[in-house]
Amino acid sequence: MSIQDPGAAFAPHDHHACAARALDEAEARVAAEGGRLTPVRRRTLEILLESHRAMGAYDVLQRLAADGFGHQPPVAYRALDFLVQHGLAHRLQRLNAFAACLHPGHDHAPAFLICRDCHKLAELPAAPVRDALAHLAEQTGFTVERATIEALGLCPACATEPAA
Amino acid sequence: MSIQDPGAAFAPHDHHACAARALDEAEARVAAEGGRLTPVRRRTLEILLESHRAMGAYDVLQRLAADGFGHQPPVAYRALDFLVQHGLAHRLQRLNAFAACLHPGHDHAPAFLICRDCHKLAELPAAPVRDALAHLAEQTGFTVERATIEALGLCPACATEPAA
DNA sequence: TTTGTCATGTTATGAGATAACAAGTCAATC
DNA sequence: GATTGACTTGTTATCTCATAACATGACAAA
Repeated sequence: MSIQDPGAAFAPHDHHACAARALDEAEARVAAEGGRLTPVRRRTLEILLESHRAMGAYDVLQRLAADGFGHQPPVAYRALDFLVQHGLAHRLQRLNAFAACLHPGHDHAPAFLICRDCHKLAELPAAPVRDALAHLAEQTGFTVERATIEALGLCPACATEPAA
Repeated sequence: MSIQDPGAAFAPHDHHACAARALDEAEARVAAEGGRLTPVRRRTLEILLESHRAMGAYDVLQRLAADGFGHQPPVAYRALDFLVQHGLAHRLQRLNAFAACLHPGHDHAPAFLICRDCHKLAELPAAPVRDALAHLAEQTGFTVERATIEALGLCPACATEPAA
């Protein structure tokens, strides 16, 4: 499955070969960056690759424990963090927060700009962004029901007052 | 602050008037939909409007408790859920999950398509989507550092087998 | 062989979210 | 005006997700 071929994103494919290729690449990348793909880390990556799904850390932990690794949460979180740091896995974003809607009725699927410094938030009409996303998804046969578009960064005020 | 004017998203503005307008609109909307903007709910919306920030449910709860409302998490969650249901507030997305990166090195800021049925996940190059987002953010003076683009929906397989 | 660094494992706890139940409010109806 | 039923609010208890702090172990460099 190539990234140049969105149409194949959900298509059946040679899972084993796909995972094997990813593990090979992983070895190379980690080594090149001076890291060590230890047994827990390697197994963690295998588990993620096997499922081709988004998995919770506690699901991963359960699998690791069954394979004789540690049973405590940090075991999974550390391995996962390592993989994310080395670009081998993604952490699907969370924010656990609420904000008042400033434009009720205008656009019920906005994009958010969240300042990482002062936590202020702007709500923008996201139609062009959603169109671009819908166009991508269309090529995979995926039906988008809800989409989250959240940007983290610096608002103008915090950008000019770094020590605020 | 109008939604037609992204340049004003982070600009200083009349906060009080802004919140008052939103509360008025809220009353109207809720009534029109046959709901009741009770004291807790109204106060919750005020709290969100006051800060113009993304707040955690427990922050909101603390404020509510200080105002004489209940001290337990469901008090805040219920009021917040009500506001979200009526389009008066947004919940900033969470997923709490990890997934193997299928294209290490190719594109480190992909968009995700997540099937809500089988949890399978596709990773797409998000450049066009990010460009659209960057263009929007630019008009507000906001500097995007990281952006989360996650779509939830149905993959082709689950769309054709609803009972799977 | 010593020393420092990094990895793994543990216990304990913090933070976010919800299920399940009890009691109160209030308008519509009899 | 009493009764009913829908909805709201509050509670307790529990669940899931995440991390701090500490002890031990592996391993390479000096």
